[in-house]
Amino acid sequence: MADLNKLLTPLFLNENEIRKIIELMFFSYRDFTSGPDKILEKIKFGRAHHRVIYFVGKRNNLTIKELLSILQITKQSLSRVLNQLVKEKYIILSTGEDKRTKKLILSNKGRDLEKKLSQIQITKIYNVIKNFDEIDINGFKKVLFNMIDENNRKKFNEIN
Amino acid sequence: MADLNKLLTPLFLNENEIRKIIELMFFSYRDFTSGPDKILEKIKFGRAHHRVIYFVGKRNNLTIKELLSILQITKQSLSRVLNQLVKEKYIILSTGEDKRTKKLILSNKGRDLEKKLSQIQITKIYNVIKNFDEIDINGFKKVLFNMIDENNRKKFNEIN
DNA sequence: TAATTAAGTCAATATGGCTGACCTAAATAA
DNA sequence: TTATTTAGGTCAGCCATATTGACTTAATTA
Repeated sequence: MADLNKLLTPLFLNENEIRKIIELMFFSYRDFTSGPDKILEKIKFGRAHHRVIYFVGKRNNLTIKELLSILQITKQSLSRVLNQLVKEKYIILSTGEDKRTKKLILSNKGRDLEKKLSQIQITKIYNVIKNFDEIDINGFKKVLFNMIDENNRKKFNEIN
Repeated sequence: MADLNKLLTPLFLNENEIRKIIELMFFSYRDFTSGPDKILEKIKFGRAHHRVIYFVGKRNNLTIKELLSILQITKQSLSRVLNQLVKEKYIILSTGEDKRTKKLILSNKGRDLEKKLSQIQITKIYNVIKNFDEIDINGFKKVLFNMIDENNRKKFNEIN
């Protein structure tokens, strides 16, 4: 029975191999975020500020509601971070056609910071994937995409 | 010149494609950790407890120093989490041959919790990768591994 | 007109990091 | 053998990021 299982189960589905993936996720995510973190620290911001700036930069005229839906945090959590970004003029608010809503855009200052932060991650990714075949990169993207919960995959597709 | 660049630069190295990877990292890591987080909450533990239990479970007789080197946090940060785990008997301490050191092992209780938490992530990964070819999974692992800082790649190899 | 929605705010709480200062005991180097 | 280094621990204070719950205002929609 054990032998039969060995024949039927590919090596990469073994628990030990899967545990390696758990660790790869932990180490890679930590190192992936460490670069921007250092810059944010200097201006007394945190990773949460980066996320807000990133998605506002990506989707101009994002509303608060849409941002909350992407970040999946409470509005109280977003509030502190967003108020700081608005106060320090990284983000500009305007009223939407629906006057209950607010639209968020990056100022030039915000755009500069966004580029500075994201460039670190872009460069890191670039330097990794430039050495790989398209087939490896596609495998990477496909697997990572499927690690996302199904309802959030839709969100990823919506913003892209 | 622009046309020449287009010819020379593969599509997957475009900034927009790389930004998708940034987002895939964010969404996948968040959803990857959300499962264990829910269980941990019930017993008033956090993600930091999971990490400690995970690596102690992986490497029996780990010392504090080695654990700190894997987690890359300060001993003051580790202290609070580890003391809770020892007090609640998830982890058992013993003295090493070098009597300055301490060795950490999981108790049965700790082993049970470790399995319960990791099983969620193992199952999630299993359900994703079982649908892919080995070539995709290898691409995934290779790219993720290279996202880790070089000195930490050594650590990953040491524990595996 | 009533109900819902988008946004904002106040307060309290938890988790997980950090720095700095200081201590003990054991091992190792001068 | 004494001096230094190493492993581990602890106290105190600080900060960032998240949570829940309760409540408000203004605008839209049923």
